[in-house]
Amino acid sequence: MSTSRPTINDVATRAGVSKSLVSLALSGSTKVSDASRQRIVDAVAELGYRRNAAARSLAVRRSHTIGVLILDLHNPVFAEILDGVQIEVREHGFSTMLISGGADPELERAEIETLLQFQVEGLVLIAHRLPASVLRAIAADVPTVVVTRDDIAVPNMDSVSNDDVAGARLAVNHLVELGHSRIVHLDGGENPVSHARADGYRLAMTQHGLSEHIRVVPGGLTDAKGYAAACEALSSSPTALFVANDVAAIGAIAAVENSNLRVPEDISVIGYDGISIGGLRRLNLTTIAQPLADLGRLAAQHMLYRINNRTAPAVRQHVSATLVIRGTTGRLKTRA
Amino acid sequence: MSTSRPTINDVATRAGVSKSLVSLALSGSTKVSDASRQRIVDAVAELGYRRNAAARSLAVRRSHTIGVLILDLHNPVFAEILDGVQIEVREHGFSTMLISGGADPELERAEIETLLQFQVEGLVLIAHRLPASVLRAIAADVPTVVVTRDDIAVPNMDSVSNDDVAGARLAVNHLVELGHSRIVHLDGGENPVSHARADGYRLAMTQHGLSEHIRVVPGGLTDAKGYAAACEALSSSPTALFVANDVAAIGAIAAVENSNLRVPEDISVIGYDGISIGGLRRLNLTTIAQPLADLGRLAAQHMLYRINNRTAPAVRQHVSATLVIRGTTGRLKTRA
DNA sequence: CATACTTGTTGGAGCGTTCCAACGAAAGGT
DNA sequence: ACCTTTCGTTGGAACGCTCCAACAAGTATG
Repeated sequence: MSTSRPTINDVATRAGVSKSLVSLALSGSTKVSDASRQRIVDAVAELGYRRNAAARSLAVRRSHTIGVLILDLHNPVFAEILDGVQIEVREHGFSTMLISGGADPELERAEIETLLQFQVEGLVLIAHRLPASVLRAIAADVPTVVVTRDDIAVPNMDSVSNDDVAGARLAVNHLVELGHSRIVHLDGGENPVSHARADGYRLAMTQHGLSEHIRVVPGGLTDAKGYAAACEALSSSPTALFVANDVAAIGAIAAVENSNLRVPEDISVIGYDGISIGGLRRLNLTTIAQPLADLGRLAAQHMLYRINNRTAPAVRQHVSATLVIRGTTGRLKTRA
Repeated sequence: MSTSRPTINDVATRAGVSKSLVSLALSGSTKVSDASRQRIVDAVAELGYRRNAAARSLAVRRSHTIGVLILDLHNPVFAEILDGVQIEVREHGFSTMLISGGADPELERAEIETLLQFQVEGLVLIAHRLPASVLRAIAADVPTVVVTRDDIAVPNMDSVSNDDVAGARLAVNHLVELGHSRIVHLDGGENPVSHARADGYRLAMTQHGLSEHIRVVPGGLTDAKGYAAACEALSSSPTALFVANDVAAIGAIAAVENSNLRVPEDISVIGYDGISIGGLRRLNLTTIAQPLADLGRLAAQHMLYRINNRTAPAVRQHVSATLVIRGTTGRLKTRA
């Protein structure tokens, strides 16, 4: 008794009532007399009693917890999405259990398994690298929603993402309006999101009658890859670069400046994502901003809805990204 | 049966053994015959059985989960510390339950309460804003370790932090070696960490015989505050700025450049923390880097040790930060 | 050949909750 | 006076698991 935690029984004896009444009082039932309630509250305080969530979840067969898998905590994009998720689920009385994928996709699966053992009532996957088969199995088990990807259609699984094709077109439109036509795209490598952005670029270029200027340089989603891709792109003397994401765009700017060209005077650069550091004065990056927190909030909403409607048809929601004009794009100067 | 999850009993009947044997097999006991084990493994697969962590934790009275409170997920410093924590605890078979503080310190407390209800076996507080009294109560209840702060001494509570005074001296030493003497410190506002860094600055300046050049400009830990503080600092035409953290340093650089001065040619700037974005080529920030992942790993180690040694004396560990020289500091040029 | 130990297995108790059926007491209706 | 409600309260079963004592059946020991 002295060493281990007090239980509901200890509270009951101390308050001179039954454990059932304590349980009732704890869950805020109205059918408890004021006198009893007061005695219970006192006993709780005196003993430092705390409900055991494991026992509770066993008894009610609900964990009031949702699991969140986040691909990479370092990527500020994901942190901001997570924010939205947390706010939304908290409002509905849920806790979150968070795991971050790390390098190994196989580990990602194991971690999800842990989450499921904890009987999470829903799963939010903020990006992921799971094959369709695994996704299908998971979604069949527990309400699941995927954020930032919508390439794998699974019954009973919702997705929330921005429309990357439309976003890319926004970027190209902006550059065209500034007078650019030699617009090169530094792509983000082999992943569905990057493919969609590249497609949007090609589409927009074609629509503006610039199809002969279409040039996609293979890149990646990191600073270093953006730098390398930009170095290569410069060979065809573009006047503007549309880069697959913000981090790579920052790398690209460094490459441009290293070649003694100025941004945006000589070359305009626009990124994609809208990560908060893009707003740092030193970077001041023009970008296509995803409404990150909204993405998270919406995802959580879908999941919460699905908890009560397990068989609801799959929702694939797209939210639109917006152009954020900062300092790295400018009007084309006719080179003398 | 059809709708709800299979239990250990379902597996037992299916495999034609007792639930006890299933339990044994699941926990990898050697006292299970190969024949039985195989049947159990098959039954598990066929039924899609998954251990119920809540029931398990209730029975063994251990949750194998540790709670992590992270002040602010957006701050890359904390994300990197978290990484270290995760790696370490995972190796020891623990899961983590993560909560992020958000704006309201009161909410922080409530979230910790949730964590405790889940019977977490330990708590890692990655920065926090809790008063000593609360800290004391928590640490008395559950093994707790604080990262990046060591200003509040509580029995049975460990802390791991970098020595901010020493780190600040490293920064000043570096600048002095480059020939600077008009070194201004942009501080980080009213918090223990920033105070320590300012103290270190003053100490080092004095030791170099530069006490008459000591100047501390009130700032903060954000881009905007760094910018503002730098603007003010420029009035005394310094040759170098030592800024309280990296994010503010990036803001300071923007301010310097806006005044048509170049970094590092006209003014050197050094930050503190070693966040990964400081390494972006476009920023290329010289800084005092805390070994962030190590901080997390060590914290987890102390906590894991304390789980088995509840009354171990409090450890207050300091790890040393290191100077990372990049492109924002340079040798003083004697202005012509 | 009895005794002891080993190996594989089992039922039951217990972990801390919630929830249900059931209760006595007080109150209301006729 | 009786029956019916309502109110506050209660014990016990259940949730899914682990662990302990116990037990057959086989193996080794003296």
